[in-house]
Amino acid sequence: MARASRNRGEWRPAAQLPVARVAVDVALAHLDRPFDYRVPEHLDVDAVPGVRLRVRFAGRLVDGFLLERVAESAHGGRLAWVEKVVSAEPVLTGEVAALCRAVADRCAGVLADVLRLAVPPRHARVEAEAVPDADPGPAAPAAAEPADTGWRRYPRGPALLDALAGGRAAHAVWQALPGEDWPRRLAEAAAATAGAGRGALLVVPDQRDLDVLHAACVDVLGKDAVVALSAELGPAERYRRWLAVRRGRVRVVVGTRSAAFAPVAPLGLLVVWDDGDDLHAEPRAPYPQVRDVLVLRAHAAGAALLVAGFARTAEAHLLVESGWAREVVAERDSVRVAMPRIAAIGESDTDLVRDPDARAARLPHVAFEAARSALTGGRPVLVQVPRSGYVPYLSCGSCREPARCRHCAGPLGFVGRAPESGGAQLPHCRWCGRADGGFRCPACGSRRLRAGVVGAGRTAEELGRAFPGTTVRASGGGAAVLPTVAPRPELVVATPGAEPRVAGGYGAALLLDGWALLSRPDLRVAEETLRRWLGAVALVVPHRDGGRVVIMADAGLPVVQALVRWDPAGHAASELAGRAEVGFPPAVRMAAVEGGPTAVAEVVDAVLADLPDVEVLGPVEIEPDTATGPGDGDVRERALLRVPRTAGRSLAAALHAAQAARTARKAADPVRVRLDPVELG
DNA sequence: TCAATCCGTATC
DNA sequence: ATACGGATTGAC
Repeated sequence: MARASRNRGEWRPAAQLPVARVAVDVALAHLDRPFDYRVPEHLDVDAVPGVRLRVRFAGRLVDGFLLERVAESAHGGRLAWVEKVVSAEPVLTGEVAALCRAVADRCAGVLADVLRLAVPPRHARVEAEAVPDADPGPAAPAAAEPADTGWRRYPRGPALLDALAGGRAAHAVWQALPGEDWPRRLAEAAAATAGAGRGALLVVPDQRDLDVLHAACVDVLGKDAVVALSAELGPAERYRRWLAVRRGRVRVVVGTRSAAFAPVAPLGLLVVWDDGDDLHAEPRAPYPQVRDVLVLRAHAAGAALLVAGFARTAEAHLLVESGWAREVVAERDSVRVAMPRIAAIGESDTDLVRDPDARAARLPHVAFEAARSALTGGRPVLVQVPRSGYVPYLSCGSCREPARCRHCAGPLGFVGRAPESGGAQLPHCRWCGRADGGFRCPACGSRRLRAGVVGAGRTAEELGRAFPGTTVRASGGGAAVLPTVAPRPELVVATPGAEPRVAGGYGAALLLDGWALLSRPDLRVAEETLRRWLGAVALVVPHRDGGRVVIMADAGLPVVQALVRWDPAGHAASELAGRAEVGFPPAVRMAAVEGGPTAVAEVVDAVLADLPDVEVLGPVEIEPDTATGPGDGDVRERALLRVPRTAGRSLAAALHAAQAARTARKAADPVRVRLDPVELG
């Protein structure tokens, strides 16, 4: 390599492909495109696609990634020099660069933001480390013979594994049976992929799931064939493992959210487990969701995709309904055999006659019985309670159906202060902002409203009194999350998502306060509640082994029916139909535009000028953004923009253009744009 | 008529 | 941030 001249005036351009196309690390919409720089001779060798570099941009030195080397630039003006190649490690592969661009386009965001999510910060010492030559071996340890695996319990399971073993890009939506050893199944799928000489990338919501999945993969594939990526690692270890993937030393990657961008190559299989979990939604701009990222990635890279879980989201169901993915589900008979017995107890049930011993614990007799018999049988009992601290909500004062706006089906609430002073305030829709004084429950016709709060704090204490002499453990909801508990006759009180695993399974589960879960002001409540219930029920032993579940919710509710019949697919179908009816994602494409009133109006107007057919809901006042600093009592608003799914790309493009117009003239107050937002407060 | 200065805009 | 181009101003 030529030496750098001390004198920049003597720098000469590289002989071959002297122009570098660079993605600069500047998160402004109007600068969201590559910029061309001249590669000096002395950087010719290191300046390969994917390396980090430093360039002068608008007078400042900024970081960037080299996207490609080309012969000439279309830029009219003079090109500046590439100042420095930060390291010769090509960290941004072409496939990941294209993925990041696609994600930015889909989310109406900028490439620089997505690149920050995708490529971990450099750690120079780790990069320089000599790597112990742990050769990954020829292909994979020929582990799982597809026919021998638990995938046989699903009629299309073996075909799926065959496709993976044959290197074909199958797209599947899998609903695991109750009690399924899903980490093992996913490890088998990864092994089949590795056997075809391809890589697999499996993404789970949290560290607990990651630990069990990693263990299963190590068991099936061997310790050196799989690596776990998560935010919990320190920067050095995180970069070390990530580099091992980039350098092709490991081809099976398990990880949490940001691992969706891991540079696995050649890419054979992408998996997202429990895609309804909000942890799969990135909280940083441009707010991509793991499932969406993997769908884009599978599409572009020609990889297989598996969207998996006990539950099925409306989004996953849409993949099935549109014909893009095949469903992998068990026959009814297999489901029946695998399930515990489930009883639903509504508050109106006459069965609510409470056991004297259980009164303090809000336990109907049936629940008390189920728990006692499991304990007698020597197994632990899982008690699922809602997390505390849900936002106040309004529901029907008589049947407790969530109160919804008659215009857009958004949740009704009181704007600003709580209605402690009485009936002076009118409920308003929290999405479209319309006041609704004439509430009438569509389910039961009542005109009464009630405000609810969920409290779950004392449940463990109360249960202790109801079952004297029995140990009560708590997991989540203030207490530390327990990854596992011993298979002993104890009560385990857990919030959704914090249920400890137990060898052999729980003897019973009690799902408390179902009505409270179902009253949350969110269009996804039914789906989310079912997802939590299925997750708990899946941990209980089958009926034939005495497994029982008692759920405190009205058996007449469709979502309770879906649980009792273990029918996540059917529920997802009606969920999707319901979203089509009220016009919400994924049946339509929607964008939430949030910020100061004038800023929001500007963006909305710009989009409307571009796409006159966009439907606008609101704007409506929302809670001040806690992220942008405390104290400033600025008013924040949110407008929702809605288009048919086919217009999703144009909507995102119009939003990007509207943002570009604002950033170009340095508009002060930022506008937050989220596509198909999961949460609408 | 030309240079100094201001302002808006692009940023390679 | 800074650099540039075009418009504007003021002195000769």
